[in-house]
Amino acid sequence: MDQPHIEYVSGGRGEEQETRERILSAARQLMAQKGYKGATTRKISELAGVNEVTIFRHFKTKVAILEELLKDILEVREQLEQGLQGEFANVKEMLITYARTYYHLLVERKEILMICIVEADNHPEVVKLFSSLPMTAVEVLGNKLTEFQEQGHLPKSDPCTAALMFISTFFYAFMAKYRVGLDVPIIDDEEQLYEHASEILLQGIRRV
Amino acid sequence: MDQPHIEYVSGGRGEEQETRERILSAARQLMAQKGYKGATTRKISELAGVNEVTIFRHFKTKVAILEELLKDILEVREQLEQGLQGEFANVKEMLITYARTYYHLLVERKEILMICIVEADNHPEVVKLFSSLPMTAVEVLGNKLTEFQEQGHLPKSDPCTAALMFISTFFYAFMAKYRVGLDVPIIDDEEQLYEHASEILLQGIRRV
DNA sequence: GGAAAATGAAAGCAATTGCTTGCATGGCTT
DNA sequence: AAGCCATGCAAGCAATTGCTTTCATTTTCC
Repeated sequence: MDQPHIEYVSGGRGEEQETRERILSAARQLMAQKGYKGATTRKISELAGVNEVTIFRHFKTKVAILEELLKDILEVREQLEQGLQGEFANVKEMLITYARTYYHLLVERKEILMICIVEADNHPEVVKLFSSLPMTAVEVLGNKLTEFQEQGHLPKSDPCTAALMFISTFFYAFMAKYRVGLDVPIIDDEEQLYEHASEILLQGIRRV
Repeated sequence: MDQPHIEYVSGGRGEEQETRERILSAARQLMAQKGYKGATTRKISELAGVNEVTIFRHFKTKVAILEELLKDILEVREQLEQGLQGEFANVKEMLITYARTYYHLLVERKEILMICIVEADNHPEVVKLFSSLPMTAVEVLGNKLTEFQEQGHLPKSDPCTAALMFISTFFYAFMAKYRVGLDVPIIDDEEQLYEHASEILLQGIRRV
């Protein structure tokens, strides 16, 4: 009895993905697009390929679905710090790595982030969760920059604004691409953006 | 007959603000907070201090209210370019001025911007309007930077990423403050942020 | 094979919501 | 004084929506 009935094909239908997961996935997609109110349980059930009543067998209320979805944001800080674990050849390498980590983190959670942005005012839990995110990223980078300064790899200065500018760049790119649906080359070529932004943050545009 | 019945006190009540304006204002506020769907006509009427039926006497449908509100975004480009009209002592002054213009522009329209962000997926007109905004700001600044380069005040380089970073910073600050409700000193002291960000964009953090 | 678990199908209910209709009221203009 | 105009008030309607109940069916586990 080490492994009680985990892994079975969802009841009565020959599909692989668990019903519960399909519901969550559909809800995530719809809420991100249409907002919490716009994602009606009928629409969710349709997209999930499930009867509406099945939703309420898995989740007590509609809010419970939202709460379940929000759990994805919690371990952001650890992931960001983890991405900065190793040794770096120089500051620029560190910046590029951090940019990549952060941007991927945003893209991976794009639906939930959109839900947060859209529902920020309607659900207090969402605000609380979400508000921690933007500044966490700035903080973690700020700490790393300070570390580099103390090791003599960077001149001493207030790293806050620098971190803010760097993080902002990728958040903006993220929003432009995934929320507004903008399709501009400067944002589309991610690797180049990491590189250019790191260069500018270090050298400024006075010395190219 | 030069001036037909403009200026009268709103029908039957001793208040200054026109009914129509009060409705628009209430709708703007609610839609920004709760989204289009969350801003019910009942709530709008309450906040406006007006009977619900009055709303439909002024606007044919609820969507018509939204469309009216969106008109505020149209003249953004002109305003941005206008803020860059005069002569500047140096590049840094130009950047600070542009940052101030852009940030104020965002704050002045914060409700409508929130509506756009929240409703981007539900209303095609909104997407169209809104999608033009972020890159307009980047473009205008990019052009100005190119101009400075051609005048020999800046070394030649691709100004796109620089402009993107600069604009991003203030958009992020704007979102953090007005959407998420964050209250951090680095964002709260606007003038200092303009100054620091301009400095970093020009010199980088390698030479402070 | 048989019980239990999971799902589907149909119906519906109470609350909400965008919007309408009909009528009364009070101020403004002439 | 008279008529117009903007508004308030009460009622309501059709559609939507979150959620429930009942019953039949299929799948999984032992």
